[in-house]
Amino acid sequence: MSATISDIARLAETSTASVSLYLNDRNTNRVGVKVKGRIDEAVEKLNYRPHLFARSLSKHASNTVGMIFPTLRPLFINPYTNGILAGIQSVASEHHFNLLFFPTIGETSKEVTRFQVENSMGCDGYILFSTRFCRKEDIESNIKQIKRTKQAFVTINIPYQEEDINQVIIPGLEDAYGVDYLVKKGHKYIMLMAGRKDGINTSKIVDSYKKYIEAANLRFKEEYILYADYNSNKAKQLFSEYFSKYPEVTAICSMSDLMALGVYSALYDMKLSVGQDVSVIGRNNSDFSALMHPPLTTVDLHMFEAGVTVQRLLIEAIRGEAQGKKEYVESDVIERSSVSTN
Amino acid sequence: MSATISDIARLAETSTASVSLYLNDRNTNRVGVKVKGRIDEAVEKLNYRPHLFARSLSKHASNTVGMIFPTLRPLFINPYTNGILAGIQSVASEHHFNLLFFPTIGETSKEVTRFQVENSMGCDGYILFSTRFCRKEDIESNIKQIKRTKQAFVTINIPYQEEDINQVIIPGLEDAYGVDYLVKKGHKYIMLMAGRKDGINTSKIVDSYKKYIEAANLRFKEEYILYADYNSNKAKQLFSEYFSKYPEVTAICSMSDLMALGVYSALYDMKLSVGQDVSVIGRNNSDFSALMHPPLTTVDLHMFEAGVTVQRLLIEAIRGEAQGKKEYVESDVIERSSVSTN
DNA sequence: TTGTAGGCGTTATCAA
DNA sequence: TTGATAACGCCTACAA
Repeated sequence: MSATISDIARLAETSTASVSLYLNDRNTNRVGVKVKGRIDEAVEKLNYRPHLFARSLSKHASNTVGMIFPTLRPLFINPYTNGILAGIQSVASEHHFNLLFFPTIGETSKEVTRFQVENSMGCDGYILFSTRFCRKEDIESNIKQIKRTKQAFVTINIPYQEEDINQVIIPGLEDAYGVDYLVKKGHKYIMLMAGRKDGINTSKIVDSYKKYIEAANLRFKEEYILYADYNSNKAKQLFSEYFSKYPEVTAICSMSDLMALGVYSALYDMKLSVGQDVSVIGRNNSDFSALMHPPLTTVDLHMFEAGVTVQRLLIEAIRGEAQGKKEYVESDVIERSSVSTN
Repeated sequence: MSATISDIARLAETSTASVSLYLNDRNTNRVGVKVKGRIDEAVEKLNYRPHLFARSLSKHASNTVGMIFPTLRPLFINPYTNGILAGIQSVASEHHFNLLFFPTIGETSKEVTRFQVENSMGCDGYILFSTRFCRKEDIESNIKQIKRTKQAFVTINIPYQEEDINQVIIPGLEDAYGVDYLVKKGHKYIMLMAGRKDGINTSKIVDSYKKYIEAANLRFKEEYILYADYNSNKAKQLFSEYFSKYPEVTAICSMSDLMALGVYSALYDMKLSVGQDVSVIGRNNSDFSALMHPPLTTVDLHMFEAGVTVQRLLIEAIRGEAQGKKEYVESDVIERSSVSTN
């Protein structure tokens, strides 16, 4: 068994109170210098480490953020998600917060959320981190569950909700900005490479695609929308197939850089040149996008910044200084050379 | 304040003992049916959630894995690291383990480790996850610190250590397998694109490069080794510069796919064809590597599998069934079309 | 400046 | 079947 504060007190011939006092504030003057010395010795000798959970229990604060992750797949596999996590961890670290990830147990988003919420009492605050796996109908259920706890929480990765919950919103998630960009570059026949047909943001993306097309007095064509499930191979295959059907298309807006890579590959096989013959815009500003040939013009969603914003907002919420607060993280276009003026 | 077990007991007109008993085993026959019913009602009504930390304290087990991460940069930004984390989380989840990440506080690897070890008492076991940021001299210090706690732990991402610690070892991390592959394909002048000159594995990689070169009776040339810090732009620039100096080179082994992408880009600018004029092999089997042009032949380190192995070994260690155990995760070459026979 | 004692929310022992 | 009650390790009045 590891040493406890009483062991230290005994060895240092003092009380647990003094030990606790000193260990929590080395500069306290409520403990004498000689006693301090003896405590130091004892700590060193017994290799004492304060018990995280005992301390949390006693202080009514754990300095821990609970990560509610309604997903069935393992965490940490999605670069987009990881970007946000990096931002969260960065700020959490500055403020001495731990990050606690729970098992993803259950068959549905709802079940996973329930399990995690029920088994996470004791954290100072929670981040409800939705994923592509969530359907629209899941979201409300998840929010309701976490709301019942009456503890501080922030949502990320879901569209604006009317409810008075703290949210970090990334408008670029639900918008095909790239289409607007292509329109402004003079393109008239623009394909959309979307993700999962039933995905959390897909219908809004399609709406915005339509909006941009119609605002420019162009013709909206359902057939120009391809759903490749964020899979680059599928994107390649779908694009090959449909591009030969619709040779009038001069540009394609992809909702991920990886799918854009699939498009590049398809065009390469067709001996067409990206940028010159066909314009392509991606999304995410992935590490590889700058070195593709030609370098990919892409929409940067600023995931890291979003993560930073989430954790900052959560800290406010924990302090009771935020409720129903909505923060927006804007996206922008990184112009490289895969798009030409038409 | 949230409801506690006593609140439940009071409302259900029973004792905390019965509540605890029932809540931890719905099928227990040490609690009467009627009492069970009343407890259910009370739990529902008061929206009770058991306190994670109180439970851990009492049970002498937290079902939590502490992640010791000696790094200065934010976590979750390195795809390689994230692959391992995904494997860890996947197994942890199956076994109902939480993952706890601590702040990365300190100026050096040693300081960060110290902070995390000192402030993490209470976890059932620990994973010491070294990063590129660790120098060789840091590793021993970090191990010593975590060893002092006498708790179960497993190391990942460091070379084999003589000590009787549990380790998951990825030989491919310290080996330039790609060079061997290129040699066998008949190449005689092979460049090595390495990472950081002072990196944890770099010197071993260089040794293995030399070993493969000399085993094939080829001439080892210091100048063929480039250090691009795992940065694709730097790789591009360095390669451009040195390849024109040493035009006899027919193949390059890159220690990451991203750096290989830099090489592709450089060759493209030189109007040379990858695969035909110059062979390239990468490492990591990154998501984008299969769709590069030409598809990149690469060494797959099996990060996810490594993570799975780490967490499995840790669970053994927690049960007291593993000490000084070394597990190996082997790599293999994914053959695509960026390497030709010379 | 130091020490005593009660409480944080659980679980577990033991007697009823 | 039930219910007191003593841990678990720490913090913090409060008293001395």
